[in-house]
Amino acid sequence: MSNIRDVSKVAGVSVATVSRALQKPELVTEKTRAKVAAAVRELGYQPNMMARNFRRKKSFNILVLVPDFSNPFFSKVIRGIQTTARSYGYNILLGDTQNHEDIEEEMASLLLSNLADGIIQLSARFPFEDLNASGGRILPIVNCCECVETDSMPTVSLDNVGAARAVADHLISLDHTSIGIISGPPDSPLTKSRLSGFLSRLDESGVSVREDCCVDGDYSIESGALAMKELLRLLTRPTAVFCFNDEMAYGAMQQIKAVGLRIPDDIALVGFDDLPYSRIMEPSLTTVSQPSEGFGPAAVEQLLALINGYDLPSRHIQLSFELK
Amino acid sequence: MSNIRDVSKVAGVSVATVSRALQKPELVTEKTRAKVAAAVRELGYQPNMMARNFRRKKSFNILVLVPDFSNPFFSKVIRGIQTTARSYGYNILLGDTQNHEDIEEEMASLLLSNLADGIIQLSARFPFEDLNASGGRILPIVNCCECVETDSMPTVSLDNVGAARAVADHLISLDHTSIGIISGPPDSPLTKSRLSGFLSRLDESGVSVREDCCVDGDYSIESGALAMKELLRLLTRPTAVFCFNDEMAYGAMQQIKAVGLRIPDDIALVGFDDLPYSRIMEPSLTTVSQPSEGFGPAAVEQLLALINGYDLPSRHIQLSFELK
DNA sequence: TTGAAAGCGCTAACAT
DNA sequence: ATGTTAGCGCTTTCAA
Repeated sequence: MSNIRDVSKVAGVSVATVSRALQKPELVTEKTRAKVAAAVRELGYQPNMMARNFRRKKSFNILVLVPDFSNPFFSKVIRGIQTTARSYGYNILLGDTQNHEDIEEEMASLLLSNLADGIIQLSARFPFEDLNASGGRILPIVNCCECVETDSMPTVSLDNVGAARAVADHLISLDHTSIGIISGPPDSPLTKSRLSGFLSRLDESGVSVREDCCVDGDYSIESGALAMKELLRLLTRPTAVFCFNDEMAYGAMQQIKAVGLRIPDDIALVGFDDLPYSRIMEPSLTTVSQPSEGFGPAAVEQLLALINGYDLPSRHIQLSFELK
Repeated sequence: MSNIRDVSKVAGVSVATVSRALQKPELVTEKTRAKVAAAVRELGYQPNMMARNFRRKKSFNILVLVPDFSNPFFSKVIRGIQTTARSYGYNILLGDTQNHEDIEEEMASLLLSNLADGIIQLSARFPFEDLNASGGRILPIVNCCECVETDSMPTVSLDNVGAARAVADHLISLDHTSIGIISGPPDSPLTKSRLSGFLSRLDESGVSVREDCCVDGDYSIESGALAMKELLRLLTRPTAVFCFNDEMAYGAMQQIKAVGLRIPDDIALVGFDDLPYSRIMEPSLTTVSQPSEGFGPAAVEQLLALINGYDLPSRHIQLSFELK
């Protein structure tokens, strides 16, 4: 591979001029620019980006930390991140943590070793619990799609409380009074938000949810099926179940059909995420649609502000939902 | 941020020793190693990987080119790639091309500008049509999941012909004689393989597929729906339809139900990929299961052999399928 | 407008 | 076993 020095020789100019002709053409005469361009073409020169980034002390990489990117919702979000990042000249380093804290921390350390300029975290954890305490400096990390209440990083999130309230509204309007919940891990902030929104709205209408009608899942299809099995064993079954995401609703659906009950006549089902598959399911699932294309761009803007040290109007962006 | 020079001063040794203590501890005394370790801890030193990679002339990045990574099959494959890559100390640069050739080429050029050491290409195109002709040197690119017949790069692929033959077998055993196909883009090698396998096996049993029963899709849900609409308009409808992937089968399923026909009684449906959603659909879809976890590791092994210049027993790995 | 030269942080000869 | 030193390819002062 040829380097900038080769080009400078062929073009008969200095390396500095080559660099300028390529980076800041306006600082170079038309004529020199042409000479450089010719040399570049002749040699098939490709600037060594590693050298450039090293010199500039920026990797132009953004690390995306995601618990499970085979979840279609996350992949949509990441696509938005990549598109926006690209438009700013950044590349995406993929960090599927498979929900393992140790993988997450190892990946996150790419930031500290200069391989990434910033992190977009799609799950709730702050990946430097201990480190930040000792480090002191503010790390360029943005939380996206979760509901962390901390002020240690900018966030882009859905109005989860509002969405859960809307689901409650919907079920109340259908006169359901015996309502079940298949929620997420109880310590997840996302789960908490949806739970509190849902319960508070029900409470306002004088509807309460029985303890045994509220089962935890982990947002996977399997956990949804398991949770529904439990609900189906109850003496008085709920007539409607709010699943905290579509995948768990799929699992639930499977179980309901397996025991010969009908949806929504015997049990109404509501999901969350509006995956493309939800419209195909029989019957099609009622679900909360998140603007999955909106998260990525907002998160990237926040992160770049943090990286480049400028201020944005708001550090906490809240997107709105739609009931389908 | 402290650098290696700071550490060397604090530890009272040379920078070379620090480097060695960190990279090749066996070349350094127990005692010096301890001094270095102490200095590292004291300063909170993190080696600058950009500098290291630059010096070593390796990015330790693998670029994954994927037409649409919100397809759950691809995400599974990519997860396998990432896991294996990580075990070799490589990171993954994400290249969702959204099926645009220009994006693909722009991303692929990361290889030429030294930001990636190699490419794993999940679609059929060779991303350097023109460049390689001029360049000459062998580029470290591996094709994964597709069916390119070229010898210009190693491949990891499914036995698509065999799988399609198995599907044909299955339909024949159910006595279907009027069979439809919802295939992929006709110029895609993958499509061609599945088509030829399927048709050849049918032919052997004296079953032929009418021209108008063979409709192209593009592997999306929507295109599956559209294609099925066409098939449903035919005077003599097929009694079984082979969809070249599950997502198109979902679209087809939707249309069949929409006109009040039953699956599989009126029309039997077979898919390809065995997405997790296929078991939940009503009725659950017959589908070809690909060993999605197998692709990634094999592709990474092939690529690293190419990057590091050693030979592997075979440049063309073929994985086998299972009918579900 | 252009060139000379320093230097980013690290690794790897080479010398000791 | 450790130190000295050159240099990876580029950008960016500074000077001309």
